[in-house]
Amino acid sequence: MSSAEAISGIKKQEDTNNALEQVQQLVETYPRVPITVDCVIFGFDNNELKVLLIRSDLEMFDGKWTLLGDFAHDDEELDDAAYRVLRERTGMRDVYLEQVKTFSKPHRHPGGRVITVAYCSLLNTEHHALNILDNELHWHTVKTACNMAFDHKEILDVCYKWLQKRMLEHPLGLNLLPEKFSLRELQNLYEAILDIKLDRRNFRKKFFSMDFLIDTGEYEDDVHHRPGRLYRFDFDKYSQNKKKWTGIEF
Amino acid sequence: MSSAEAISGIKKQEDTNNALEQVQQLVETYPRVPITVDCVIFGFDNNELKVLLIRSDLEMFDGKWTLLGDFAHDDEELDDAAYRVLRERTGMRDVYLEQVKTFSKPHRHPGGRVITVAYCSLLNTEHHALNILDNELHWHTVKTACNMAFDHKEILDVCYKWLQKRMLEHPLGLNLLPEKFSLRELQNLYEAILDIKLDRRNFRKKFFSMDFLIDTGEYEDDVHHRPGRLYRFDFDKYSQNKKKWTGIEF
DNA sequence: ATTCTGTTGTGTTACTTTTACACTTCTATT
DNA sequence: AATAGAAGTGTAAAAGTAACACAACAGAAT
Repeated sequence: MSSAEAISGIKKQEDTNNALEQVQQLVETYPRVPITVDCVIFGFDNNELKVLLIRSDLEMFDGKWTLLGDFAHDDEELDDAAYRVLRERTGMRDVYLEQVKTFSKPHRHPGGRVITVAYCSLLNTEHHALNILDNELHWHTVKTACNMAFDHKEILDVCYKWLQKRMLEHPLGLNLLPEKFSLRELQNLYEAILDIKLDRRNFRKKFFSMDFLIDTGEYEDDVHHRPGRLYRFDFDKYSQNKKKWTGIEF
Repeated sequence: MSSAEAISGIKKQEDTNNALEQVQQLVETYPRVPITVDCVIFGFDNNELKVLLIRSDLEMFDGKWTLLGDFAHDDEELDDAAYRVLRERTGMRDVYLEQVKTFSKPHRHPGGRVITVAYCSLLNTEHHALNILDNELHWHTVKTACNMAFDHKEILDVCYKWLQKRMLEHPLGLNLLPEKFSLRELQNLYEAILDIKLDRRNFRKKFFSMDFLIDTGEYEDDVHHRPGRLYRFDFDKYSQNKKKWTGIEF
């Protein structure tokens, strides 16, 4: 390396350092806000859609219910924070989790400005025993959820609508059922979440024609009538063949 | 009021104050993060989808393009911040604006941790002259957008996908056209944004059957061939009759 | 074992929606 | 007057959706 090149190298390094300092100083001037994540964890049990709630810790919200939330740690991506909350509260990993919306009304938190990012998760209540029952953690029927702290009712409503819509486009609901399920269970799930009645034959036809159900050859055995066949969902086949959206309809 | 009631009232007030202090102290302990909004402002011109970009101010991103962004003010709801950015940059109010997604990778901003919330806006390039041309504000073709600062390319990509999907469910695209438009312009818009070819007859049939187009009786006059009829979109009728989603398809 | 009850499992028809496709009308240009 | 280029229109085949009834089966009660 020539000395001219070396000098030029040093110059460049200095420029980079200066540029970095400039950006860092700029960011210093930004107002800072506490960020939390709130997890709306849906489950399905007894033919009803449920959501995990706990009692608020805060005196101010005495007796009210809240979603599972926590502030985001330094240098923690919000997706990771949501997974962490889920893990800390339910002991579960590898469940479906998706960012839904950010809520930022200036006075949504009485303790000062706090912005929260809502995440949705869906899990099978049977497979996910609630190990940590602090704060009366429990599955609450979504339809009757009320008396909630902060703007958590609004967040729940938005997430519920989100779920209803996504259910029609993606087989999210299957995360709410056991690995093996009967078509009746599947239909109950759709009827409960979408809050509509569906024709049984057309429902079956629809799902069979999509060709993502694998017949396990097994039958229900915990039921007091003719047992239905049990199916698994073929997630691999689904991810290869999922429908591309082309039609304009509004 | 009895003195017992008065005392009880004072007691309650004290409790409330204590409770409030408790919450405020709690929020004090949360880590704080700078929040910005970034606006992805789409326009349509010359049969191409465009997006508003400016040159980065930062030495570090010399020559790179960025979305229109700004940090959120204290006690400013993020929706309002996005509208403010839009107003400050384009002088426009009353345009469509929607929150899309929050981006929070810890090192997405070189100056330290910054979380950003992306908003999408669609506007008609003809009706929205760019008054403020600082930082080389200009309409950039979406397809060729690259060399962007921060994670703005990723944000743009996410918003573009979001737009493509929403276009099929809601008449968002009409915010990109003049108030009166021909069916050819409308089809060009859909073809450009969705990046597909559509059958002209079926496209017309589809839109006429939806019955949201109002025939103005006028014709194009800036065109070197047989002029097409001009239509307006009936937003009122649309908002009353918009399709409810029921079918399961994935 | 017989009967009763409730659920599973299946097929057809009418209707609606989507797709594919070609020719005439109209305006501006030459 | 001829030409070029886009507007405007209809139909038939195919696919998908919606409505609807009855036999097979398992468990429970008798």
